[in-house]
Amino acid sequence: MVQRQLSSDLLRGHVDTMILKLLQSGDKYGYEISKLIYMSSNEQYEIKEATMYSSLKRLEKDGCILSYWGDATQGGRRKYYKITSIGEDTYTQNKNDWEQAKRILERLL
Amino acid sequence: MVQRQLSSDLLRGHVDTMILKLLQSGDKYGYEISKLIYMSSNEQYEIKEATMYSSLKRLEKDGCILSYWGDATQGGRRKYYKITSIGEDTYTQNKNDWEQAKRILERLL
DNA sequence: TATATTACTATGACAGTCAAGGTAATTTGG
DNA sequence: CCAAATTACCTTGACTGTCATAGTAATATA
Repeated sequence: MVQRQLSSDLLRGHVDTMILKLLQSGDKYGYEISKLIYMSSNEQYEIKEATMYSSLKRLEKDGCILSYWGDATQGGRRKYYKITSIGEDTYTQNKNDWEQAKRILERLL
Repeated sequence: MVQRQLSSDLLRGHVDTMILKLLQSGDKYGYEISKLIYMSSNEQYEIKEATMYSSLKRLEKDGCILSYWGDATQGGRRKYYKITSIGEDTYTQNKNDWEQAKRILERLL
């Protein structure tokens, strides 16, 4: 069965959490993150670049991640992101919120 | 255990579907809808009036519901909302979308 | 008669998402 | 070796759902 691409409004507010989750298994750069999300969702959700970068900006501003240019001697093209301890706490919190939201929606829909 | 009130951003986009679901069991007026949602969520989610009425406006504009004033001879204070067949189709569609979103989030979070 | 509650409405702000556009390095194919 | 495709990052402005705030008015209660 071929699934339609999902309206991303239903995933709204969860992008930050997805990224924090991915970064828990090691530092990653932007493009890599978007590819991983696409694959992990079974090709059903493709994060838009603008969405991803604004999420990364937000996470960095809030101290949840920090960034560094990789391989600077080569021209420094990839920017890597690393989760902080604040980011780990935020992830746990967000995950709990999602569990709660899920229970509520299972009642109400 | 006392749950925090949920950040309503996590339920964003689902308000219309909640209302359509409620209207499937009979016509209801606005205030009644908000109380039912509050109770059905185990007092964990309280829809804001402005949110509810803008959802009702949107649903009516899209042909998913229609409205009529009840008890006009009395002064007509309650406005009732009735689901249409378009609304029923929309509900089914939205519910499926939610199931799909849920599966994706269970993978990605 | 004053107050609380029920019920509906309008307006303006905010935040997350995305379309569209841009820059530039590296890899691939002819 | 050069053109085209791919990789990679970034910005801007618009859109939409939500909500704080404010308002109107009828009914019930004290």
